[in-house]
Amino acid sequence: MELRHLHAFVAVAEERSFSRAATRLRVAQSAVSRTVQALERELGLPLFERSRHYVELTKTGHATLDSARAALAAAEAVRDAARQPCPAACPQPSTTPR
Amino acid sequence: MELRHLHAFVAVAEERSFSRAATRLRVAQSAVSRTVQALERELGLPLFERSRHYVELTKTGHATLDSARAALAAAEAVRDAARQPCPAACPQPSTTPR
DNA sequence: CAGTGTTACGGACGTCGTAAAAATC
DNA sequence: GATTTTTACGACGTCCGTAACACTG
Repeated sequence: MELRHLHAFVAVAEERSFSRAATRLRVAQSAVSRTVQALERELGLPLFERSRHYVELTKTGHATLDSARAALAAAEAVRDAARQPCPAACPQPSTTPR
Repeated sequence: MELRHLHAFVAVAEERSFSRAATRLRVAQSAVSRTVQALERELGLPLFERSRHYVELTKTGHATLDSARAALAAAEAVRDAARQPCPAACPQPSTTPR
């Protein structure tokens, strides 16, 4: 599983459309389709109910959506945590040149 | 940022060694080195203080480690969430027109 | 000199975008 | 008939492992 998969999944779920999700993600529709397929294949369960003109979350998809958002948020938190040094006192190893 | 980066980062932090982390992750040492480098480059901050024989977390590394673990756990949670349908009541999208 | 991390190189795998096809409304 | 998703294909990029290198203790 990769963050890219989750991004695609959430985008499709929110847009209820592969093409709109692709626009939002700035990639081709086919890329979104393949990425979601890969995630479904990895989970072994379908996440979307596809008809030609409608996309809908399956039961599994609903159950997964919140966790996916949480995981993406957690990844963002990593970025933020790196930017902000420890609030109080953190042992700073003096910059030793290699 | 990718989950692979975080896995490598956490492994090195816990093992305090690139080579041991590589063994745990079942990849070559060079792969771990490059992966951590990529993460540091993306964050724009060093995560480890490297001497030839010792690896130590920088201040930034310390601040980041917990978030990284949390993100990995969140990714695992996605997998679990997919397996378990909604605990109570979940709207089953049999035919919910948009 | 033994052990560790980094860099170079070559190959393999994956992903992308374009384009064509299938199917629904 | 228009729109949307999926699949095929070719090209590009990325990542890996091996191996050589640099350096520390």
